[in-house]
Amino acid sequence: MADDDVVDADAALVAGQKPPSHTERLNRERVVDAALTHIDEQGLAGLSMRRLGSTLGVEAMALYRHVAGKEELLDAVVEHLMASMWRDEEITQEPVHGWQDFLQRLAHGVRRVALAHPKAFPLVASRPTEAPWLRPPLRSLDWVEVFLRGLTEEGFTDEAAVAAYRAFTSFLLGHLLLEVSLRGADVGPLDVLEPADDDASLDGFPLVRRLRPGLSEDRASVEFEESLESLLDRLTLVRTEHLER
Amino acid sequence: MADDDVVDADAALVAGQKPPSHTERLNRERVVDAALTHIDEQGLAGLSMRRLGSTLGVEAMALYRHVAGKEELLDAVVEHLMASMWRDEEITQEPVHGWQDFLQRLAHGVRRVALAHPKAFPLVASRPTEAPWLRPPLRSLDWVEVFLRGLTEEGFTDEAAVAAYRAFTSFLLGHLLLEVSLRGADVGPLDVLEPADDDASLDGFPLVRRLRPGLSEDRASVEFEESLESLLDRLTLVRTEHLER
DNA sequence: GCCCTACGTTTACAACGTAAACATCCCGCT
DNA sequence: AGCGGGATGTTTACGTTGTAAACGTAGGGC
Repeated sequence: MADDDVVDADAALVAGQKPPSHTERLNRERVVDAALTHIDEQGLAGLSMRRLGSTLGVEAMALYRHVAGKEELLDAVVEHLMASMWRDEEITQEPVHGWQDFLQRLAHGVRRVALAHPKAFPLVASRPTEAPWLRPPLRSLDWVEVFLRGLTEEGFTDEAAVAAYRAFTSFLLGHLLLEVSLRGADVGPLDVLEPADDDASLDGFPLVRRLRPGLSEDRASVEFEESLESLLDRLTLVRTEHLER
Repeated sequence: MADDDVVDADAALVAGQKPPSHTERLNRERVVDAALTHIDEQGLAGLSMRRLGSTLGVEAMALYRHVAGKEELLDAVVEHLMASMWRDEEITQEPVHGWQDFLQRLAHGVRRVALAHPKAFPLVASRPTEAPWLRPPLRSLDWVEVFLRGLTEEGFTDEAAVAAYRAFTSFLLGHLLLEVSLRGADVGPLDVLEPADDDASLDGFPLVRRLRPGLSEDRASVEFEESLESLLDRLTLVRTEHLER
C-alpha cells in the first residue's frame, strides 16, 4: 500500500497535478482506511488516536479535521466495511436465480467481509444502529432495501420478507461472530504447552474430555453451509404460509 | 441489597460475631456484584475502577486486593452471570422429559439471564473463552459438560452432540445479542422527535419505508420461540442421521 | 501579490488503569 | 492480655487516553 501511494503520486505528477508538498494530504477516506488496517493488524484495543495519527505521519489532533471523534471513526469503519460489499460483483452483478440463490450470495458476501477482517467485524455487531429496527450485520438502509427488494420481487409477502430479515440477521450474527472470534483471536504466546492442553484438570468433566477432539475441529465452513441451508428451508415454509393466508 | 447488608450486620451482631468497624468489609463477591449492578445501571462504558470503588465507599486501588485488574473483573462478571443459572431450579431441579425439553429449558434459562442484564450480556459474547473450543454463551466447562451429558444420555452420538453444541450456541448468540441490543439501548434524549422518525429521507428506500411498521414491531419472543423450534427439528434429523451411520 | 481558509501542530486538562510505598486494623499466638 | 504479622485499604505517582482551544502555516482564488 505504501507502494501504491508512491505510484499514485507519480501518476499525479505525470498528469500535471499538484506535487505533494511533503506526503499526500489527509482526508477522511485515508483516515478510515488506516483505522481499519490498524484494527486488522493490532486489534481493536490497540487503536488509539495518537497511534493512528503516527501511522499516518501526523499528530493525533489532525484526525479531528476529518472525523468528529473516535466513536464516529469506528462508525465510519463499520460503514466502510459493509459498503465494501458493493464491490462484490458476485452480489451486485450476476443475475439472480431465485431468492435462495440471492440469500446464498448475500450470506457468503457478508461472510467474506467478516473473515477478511476478523478483528474488525465485531464492531459491525456491537456499534449501535442508526435506528432500532435495523439489525446487524445488515445494518444500513441500502442493504436492507436490497434485501427486501430481493425477496419481495421473488414472491415474498411484506410480512414474510420482514420475518426473513429477522431470521437472516440472527443467523449471520451468531455464526459469523463465533467464527471470527476463533480466527481473530491472538495466537497465544506460542507456548510449547500445546501438547499439554488437556492437562488443566478436565477431571470433573469426562464428556468434555472425551469429546474435546471433536470440539476442537474447525467445522466453521460446513457448519455455516448447513445452517444456511436449513434456514433457507425454513424460509420456504414461511414464504408459502404467508402466501396462502 | 443495602437493606440486606444492614440485616446481615445485625444478625452477625446477635450471633456474637464482629461488629462492622465502619461498613462491611470488601471481598471479591461484593466487588463483582457491584460491578454487575453498575453495568446494569450505567452501561459498560460507564464502569471505571474509580467509580466502582466509590459506589463501594472505597478507593479504586482497594479493588485490586480482590481482583487482578479490570479485565479479570469483567471475566468474573461473566462467570458470575452464567453461574447464576445454576440457581434456576427449572433447569437443575425438575426432571427432564426428553432432550427437546432439556434444550428448551437451557435456552430459556440463558435468555432469562440475557434479558435480566441486557447491558452486561454482550460481555458474555465478547470476552475470550478460556479455550478456543468453548463457545459463548455456553462458555464454561460446567455448562458444556451439562449440555453434552443431557444429549448423550438421550441417545445422541458423540458427533451429534458436538454438532448440536455448535448449532445451539450459534443460535443463542445471534438471537440474544440482537434482543439485548434492543432492550439495553439507552433510550435517546427522549426527544419529541419520535413522531418524525420516518422523516430522515427514506426517499431512496421505498420498501424500507413501506415495511418500517413491520420492522419496528417487537417480535423477539415469538422469533426466539420459532427459531428454537426450527433448530430442534433440525437437530432431530442430525441425531437420527448419526445413529443410522 | 495578498488574504482567507482549510489544514496540521502545540499545549493543556481531566479521566483512566495500575504500580509502589505507606498506614491501619484485625486475628491468632503465646 | 499483649503483641506481632499479615491482610486490607489509602496515598501518591506515572504513563496513556480522548479531546478542547489556541496557534501557526501553506496554498489557491481574487
